[in-house]
Amino acid sequence: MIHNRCECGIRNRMLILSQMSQRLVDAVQGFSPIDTNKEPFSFLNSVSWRCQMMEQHLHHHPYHPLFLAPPNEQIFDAAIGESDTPLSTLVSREPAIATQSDEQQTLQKRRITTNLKIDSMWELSKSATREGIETLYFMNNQRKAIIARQLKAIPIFDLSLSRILTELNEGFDLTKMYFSSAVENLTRHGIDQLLNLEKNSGSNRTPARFSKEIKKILIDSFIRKSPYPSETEKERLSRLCKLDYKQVSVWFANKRMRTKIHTPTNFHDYSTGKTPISADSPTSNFASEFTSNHTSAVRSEQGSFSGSPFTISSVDSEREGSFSPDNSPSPYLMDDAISGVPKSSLDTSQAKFGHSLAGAYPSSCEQPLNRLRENWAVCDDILGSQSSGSHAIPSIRSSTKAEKVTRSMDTNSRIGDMTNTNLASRPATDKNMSTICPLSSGGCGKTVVANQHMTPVGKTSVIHRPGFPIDQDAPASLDTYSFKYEISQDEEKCETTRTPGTFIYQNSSA
DNA sequence: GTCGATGATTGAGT
DNA sequence: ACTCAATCATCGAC
Repeated sequence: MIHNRCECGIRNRMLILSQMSQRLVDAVQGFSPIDTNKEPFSFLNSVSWRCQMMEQHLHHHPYHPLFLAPPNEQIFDAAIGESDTPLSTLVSREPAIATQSDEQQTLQKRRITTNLKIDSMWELSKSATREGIETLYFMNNQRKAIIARQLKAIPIFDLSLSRILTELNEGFDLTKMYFSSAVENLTRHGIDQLLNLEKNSGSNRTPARFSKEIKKILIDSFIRKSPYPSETEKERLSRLCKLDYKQVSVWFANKRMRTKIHTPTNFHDYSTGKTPISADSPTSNFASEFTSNHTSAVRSEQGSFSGSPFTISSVDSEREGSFSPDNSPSPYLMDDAISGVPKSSLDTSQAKFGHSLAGAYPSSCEQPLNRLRENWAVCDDILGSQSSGSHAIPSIRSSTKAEKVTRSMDTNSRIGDMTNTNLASRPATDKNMSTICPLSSGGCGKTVVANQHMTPVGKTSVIHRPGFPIDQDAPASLDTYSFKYEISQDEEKCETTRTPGTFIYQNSSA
């Protein structure tokens, strides 16, 4: 059943990460005591010290689960009755206890205790989910932020992921993993590393071709936003397409290579602030990725607005006010990938997640995650932090429409500070000019700016899709301007749905 | 079997 | 950590 020690270690660690995340989130948001009768804390029953310390910290520091550091080896030994020194004595000295135990003895003890526990963990390990890991990833980032800002504390254990992987081959300490390096240093890369090992273990790693829907999403981002997506964008895409972060990175790298685009030109890199050298000079030919049968689509794409392409349907006939923006050819040829993405693309059956992770996105993860995020504001208040905008909360999975509007406006405001030159140079003196349109959320896209002659009216719903045009050249002669859209992409939920509707702009001077 | 497309890997450079 | 460039490995069409 157990193929190898490393595999078990990874599975167990994943389980722990996913399960503890919920329990810790519950403890954090509700200040509830940790139930030592439930997993994963029941594993610590034999190590009573840790449980006592947890509850003690919990009492004095409501947010303590985010602060806890692990005990050292000596305390662990005492807790399981393998030390001559009374546990109480050691605890009273904590954390200023020097590790005295012999390294080899410690390792051996660790192996023994680990082996005893691995078998019982095996079945449970199947419930490990990416969601759980990422929840913890989020939490850990917040914890680090608090520590850095408020406590200026240094984690007792600060092992690297490579060290952990080494430990996995030698047997690892289940009781230490809670707050050890896998937690301390859990990174996006680390998550994928663990998951990749999980996915690749015991099966062929035949690279599956991505589905058409996934390719559409990726190409859409590639063309509409940037061939050099930011980390945020890659994470969004990885969630949306249910691919690994690395797979998204590889895809973009391959895409750049195979389209012979070696120099960013007609896009703005929001992650780095780098601005393209030229707005309309494709650097090179477009090779095999895009062939002649895509020409019509290219033409259609060129019909969109300069510098801020639509992300709605690419079918021209579906647009009502036929704006014919000028020139600025996109350097990125494209196929029909920008058309609507059916919701079926999000079916787990289409996803590349196989093995035990297939379809493992329990809704139970969402609620504690939301609670944590909501609670985070409270934490900030209590801790006196005013830098809530810098927390980079990855997503809010269930928010009201009003909240989304507020959030999207806030997003736009922030993006507006770092947007491209079109926006930077746009005057904002006139009320009817440079209106930040509340109808769209930004994501990594461009700020939505109403035409200087147009004021958005009508629909007040949120289109979670960037790309509403910065129609600098919109003719003032038009009384109204409208266009249809048919895609609503909710970045919060990483869902894309078809929501037919029409935007109507009315000439405010008419 | 050939060949193109494409996901993934590797190594060097930054 | 990210990118490029080369390359490998696999799949599917023919």
